[in-house]
Amino acid sequence: MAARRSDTRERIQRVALELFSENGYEKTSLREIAERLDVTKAALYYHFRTKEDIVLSLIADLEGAVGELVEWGRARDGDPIETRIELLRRFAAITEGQYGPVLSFIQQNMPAMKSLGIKPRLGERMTELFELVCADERDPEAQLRARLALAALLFGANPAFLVGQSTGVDSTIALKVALELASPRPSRDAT
Amino acid sequence: MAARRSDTRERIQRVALELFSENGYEKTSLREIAERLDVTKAALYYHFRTKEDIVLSLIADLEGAVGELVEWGRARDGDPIETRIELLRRFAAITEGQYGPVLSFIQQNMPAMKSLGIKPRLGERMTELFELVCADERDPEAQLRARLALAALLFGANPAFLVGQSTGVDSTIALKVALELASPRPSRDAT
DNA sequence: GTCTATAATGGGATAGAC
DNA sequence: GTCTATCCCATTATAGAC
Repeated sequence: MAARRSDTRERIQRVALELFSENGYEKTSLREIAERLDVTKAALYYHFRTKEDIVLSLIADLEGAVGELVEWGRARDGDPIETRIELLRRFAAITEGQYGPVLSFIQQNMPAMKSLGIKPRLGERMTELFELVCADERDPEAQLRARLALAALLFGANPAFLVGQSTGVDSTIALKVALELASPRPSRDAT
Repeated sequence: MAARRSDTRERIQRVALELFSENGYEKTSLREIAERLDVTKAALYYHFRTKEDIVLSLIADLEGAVGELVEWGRARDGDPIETRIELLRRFAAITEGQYGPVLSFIQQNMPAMKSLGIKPRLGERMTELFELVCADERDPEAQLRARLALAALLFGANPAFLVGQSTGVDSTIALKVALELASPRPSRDAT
């Protein structure tokens, strides 16, 4: 069983995400994280080489989840519209699950993410997902719709998405609107 | 004519917004701003009391523009649907104009905005605008659509809105999709 | 209106004891 | 695995000369 490895590392991750989300990445100091955990800064450095490593460890898991979704979508060989719907469903599950807070955090701390160099990793995966949802759409209008569909799902994870306050968006509704956005509109050029 | 007051203040604002957008608010130091302007830090302090004052001065104008739009929408007494369309048109003009970069900056530096306390100002105005676009919609689904319509317009101002790269969103298309989102769908319950 | 010089603070990170 | 103590550095901001 190799004994159950100290859970301190996971506690650090949990508390760090809390503080990063509350006050932002840059405004959160290692001292604050250590204080909330009732340990010292030096203890953090035993588990993580740098402050950046903490946030990167948080994002790594999300990268994996999105990467798997992209691979699933690529391997799948069925009705393209059914595939698109299922992609959105599964992405909705990601935003609603444990990775929702991570997505919100990333979204609201883009400059920090940029200097951490996560674009070439998670950014490309998101672009791949976006292209999968677009399928072979060439119409730029349809592409914007696809991107908005993903944005709709993020609203579910992060109600304070824009500058305004939360309005308690139900994630079921977010998925419904997302599916409509990504579907060919039935009202025009009727067959 | 009172002579043309030194334009240094405006140059500071312009360069500050550039750097804030490139590297984020927290990562941008007054030293960097001063260096790019080829003046010293102390010179900045002659024109602005604090670093926060610089960004607040940037946002103040935007607040005014959104505030005027909200007042216009409230005073207007015509066809509600026409009003909604015109609200979106005018907000599109704001995102495409000089305030576009400011909106992008705000959006990507939310934690900093939070600690600057701009929520009770610009945040409330955005909420008011959102409610105006919603009109008297009670349906939460229609409310999400209204919010997404505003998000669609922000895509026009900031193509790197999500984690992915720019895809060169045409602002005309953004407005079109926004209008569709905020309009009652014609394909259901056809009259 | 812009400068030099410096104060005051807090950050990330390391060394080495236990 | 966690601690104390410390280093080094960058930052915001101010004082006062020119």
